[in-house]
Amino acid sequence: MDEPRGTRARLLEAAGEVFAAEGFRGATVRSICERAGANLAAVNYHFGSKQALYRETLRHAFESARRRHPARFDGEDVPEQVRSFVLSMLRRLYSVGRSWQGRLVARELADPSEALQEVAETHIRPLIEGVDALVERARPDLDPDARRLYTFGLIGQCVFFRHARPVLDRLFGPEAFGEEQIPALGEHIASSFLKTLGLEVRA
Amino acid sequence: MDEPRGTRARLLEAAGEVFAAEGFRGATVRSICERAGANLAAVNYHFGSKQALYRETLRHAFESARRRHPARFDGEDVPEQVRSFVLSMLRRLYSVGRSWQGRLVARELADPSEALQEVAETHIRPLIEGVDALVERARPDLDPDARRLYTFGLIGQCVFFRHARPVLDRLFGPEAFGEEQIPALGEHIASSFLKTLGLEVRA
Amino acid sequence: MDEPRGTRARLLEAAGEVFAAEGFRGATVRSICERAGANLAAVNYHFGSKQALYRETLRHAFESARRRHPARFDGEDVPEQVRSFVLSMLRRLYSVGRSWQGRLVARELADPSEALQEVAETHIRPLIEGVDALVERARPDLDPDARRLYTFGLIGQCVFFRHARPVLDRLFGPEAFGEEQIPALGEHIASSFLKTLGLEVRA
Amino acid sequence: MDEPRGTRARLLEAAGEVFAAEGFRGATVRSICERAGANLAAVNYHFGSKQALYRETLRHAFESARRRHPARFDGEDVPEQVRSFVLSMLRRLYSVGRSWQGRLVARELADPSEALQEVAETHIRPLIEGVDALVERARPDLDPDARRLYTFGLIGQCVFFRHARPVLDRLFGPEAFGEEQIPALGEHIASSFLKTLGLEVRA
DNA sequence: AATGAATGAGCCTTCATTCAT
DNA sequence: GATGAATGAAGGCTCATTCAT
Repeated sequence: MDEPRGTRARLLEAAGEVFAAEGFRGATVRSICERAGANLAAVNYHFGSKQALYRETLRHAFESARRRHPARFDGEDVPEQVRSFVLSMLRRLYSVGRSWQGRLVARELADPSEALQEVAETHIRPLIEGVDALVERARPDLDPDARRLYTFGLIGQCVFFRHARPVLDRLFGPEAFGEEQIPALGEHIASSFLKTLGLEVRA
Repeated sequence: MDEPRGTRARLLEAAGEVFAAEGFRGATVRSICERAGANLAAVNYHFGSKQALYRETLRHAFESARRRHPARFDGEDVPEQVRSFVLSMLRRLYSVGRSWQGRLVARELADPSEALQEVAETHIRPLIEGVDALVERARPDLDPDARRLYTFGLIGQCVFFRHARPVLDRLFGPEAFGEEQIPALGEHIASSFLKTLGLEVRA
Repeated sequence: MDEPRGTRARLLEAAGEVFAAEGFRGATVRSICERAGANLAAVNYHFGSKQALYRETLRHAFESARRRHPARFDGEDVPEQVRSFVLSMLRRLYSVGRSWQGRLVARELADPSEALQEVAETHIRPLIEGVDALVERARPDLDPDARRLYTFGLIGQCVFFRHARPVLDRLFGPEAFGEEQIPALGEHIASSFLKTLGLEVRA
Repeated sequence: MDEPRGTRARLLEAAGEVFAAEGFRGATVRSICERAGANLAAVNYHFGSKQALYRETLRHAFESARRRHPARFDGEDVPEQVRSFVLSMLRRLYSVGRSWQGRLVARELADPSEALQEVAETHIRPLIEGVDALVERARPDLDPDARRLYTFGLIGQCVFFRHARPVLDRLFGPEAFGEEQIPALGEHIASSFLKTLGLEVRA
């Protein structure tokens, strides 16, 4: 898993970390190449431009996040599904091991590039539609617009802890809402969401 | 109020717009000065550095956002308070008129600068504590940690629609969650939050 | 004449020499700035780009060549006019003192840039029309097309010694057709041209 | 002759076109190889360096131009010889079919490379000496230096229409002195040259 | 109080060339 | 006989900042 992979793969990995840490503009091709142990010209050789490398990196991040923490929507039990989805989301955005992926996405949202369109269609829309279908199963009475508000209510709460992390760290210290809190956060979000839907009072 | 103000004030206004649109790194001192109708050296003359101008701009943005949409927590009725808070938040982050302020904050969260510490303490902590106190009044039984999860549940949902705007625009069109949806969003968020708290079923 | 002129003027002079010696692509902004004793960023500051500097340099070269060796077409005597024109042309293209101007033009002809259009209209067309008018005075019987062939016959011979210089130097040594030959070349070109026109047999 | 030749031959052909169009510096090894349908490393493999390829290309261009439009100096009649030489020169430099060869030479003259020495000796000197001999046959009275001025008067006029083409195109449109004008240009140049020599008044 | 000229550091990109296969 | 991957050098340009006026 950590053997010397090809230059291209190493660049992709290094780019993810640097882009996440410094942003597209802040990241320098130099630093990416150095971190990847590659020549300065390697980015242009393998990807054509910094921009194109970024695009590829974003795709790669979503792809590998999905592989790592897949969100399945095919179970029977809605409450269980909700819990599973919430945990999967939190881990995806939050988990320390690949935490740069979460930061990368956060940056892309704050400062969308042309790459966002594709990523939104390919990776985010299915997620939204998955939750939407879940809500529909729990509350077939809601019209699509109302349903969607519930959907975003759920997703919004998950995303918040990634999004607001910089502030939370500064106000409450980095431990207060760290990775080890994921189970607690997940339980709270899931159960309050279910309550909102009128599905259950206590897990 | 709209007479030809001093160079300093014009710079602050121009910087807000440019920083919001392009980010700290993307914004150039040149473009800010041009927009402000000031000399290229004016930024360094009045603020010392681009960094310092940014800090000042961020403060300025929060200050004027608070003046414009103050969040009051001194009313009697908790449900009414929650509704008022949610609307105030959404307008603050969302309203088109000064929408660059929302973008500016979004950027700062995605890419925190040293200025965030101060802003978090001065402007965000009071907000969190206000909501926290509100939750305490509604549910004195909760311990502080649990209370905070509710607090963030509320804030998270408000912030989401600003945060995810780029994706929502791309997936559902810019109208779907535009400014005119604020009342509807606010009502949903507030009422589902109250339900979560066990406070009411119907406003 | 050699006091420390402004940076802009020094850049223009240095650029002329370097562009003439190395061509547009071969010339580096670095070397131009060094030769001008200016900072590396000076070119972009004063001219906006290497391209724009080149354009300005070309204009400057023609302008100062014209100032230095003006071609007057207002005399009475056609043969004298022809001689005067030929010498002025040869000196303009050939004279060692500012010889880089000749090289610069030669390069521009071999590899025209967008700047050529303007230079052709502003500086070359008047020259052609001047000679054309001269020919017309000598031979009113010719139709415009035929007249023009004579015009180009004259100009072509002048230009040749600049154009072919690299070959002539290599085949016959740099002295054979050097600057000190200008009077002899001029006399030959002028008198054979006049003979062609049927104007005189011997000056 | 048009079957899929070897890589080397294809490179030579492609290089001619690209060097003519873009100049030595402007041409990239990449574009040459692409046009030749060869690998990026093919140039270095077959020729050792871009420089060496250029040298070879220049030789090739002169060789094939000479093969295509040979200049013969062995006829009896001087006027006829002059006419034939002029037309051959004009076609060589001018003809659209292989027009890149003319451009290539023009560039080499404006920006001589080390390859010019050899080309000048091998291909240009014989030309000059041929015309020189022609002039000598017509005017045995002239001393060598004077003779040479006539020689260059002739060659200069031929070369001019290639050399000044960019300006002529811009000032009079691309049709005014296009390929179809070669006979007219040739006749004018030849007959006025003969007149200069005192040989004839009317062909 | 304000500015025009100038600067130094750094960035992305291009390109000819090399080398193992 | 030929190639795909990789590299080192260099180039044009941008930008925040400085400084004399």
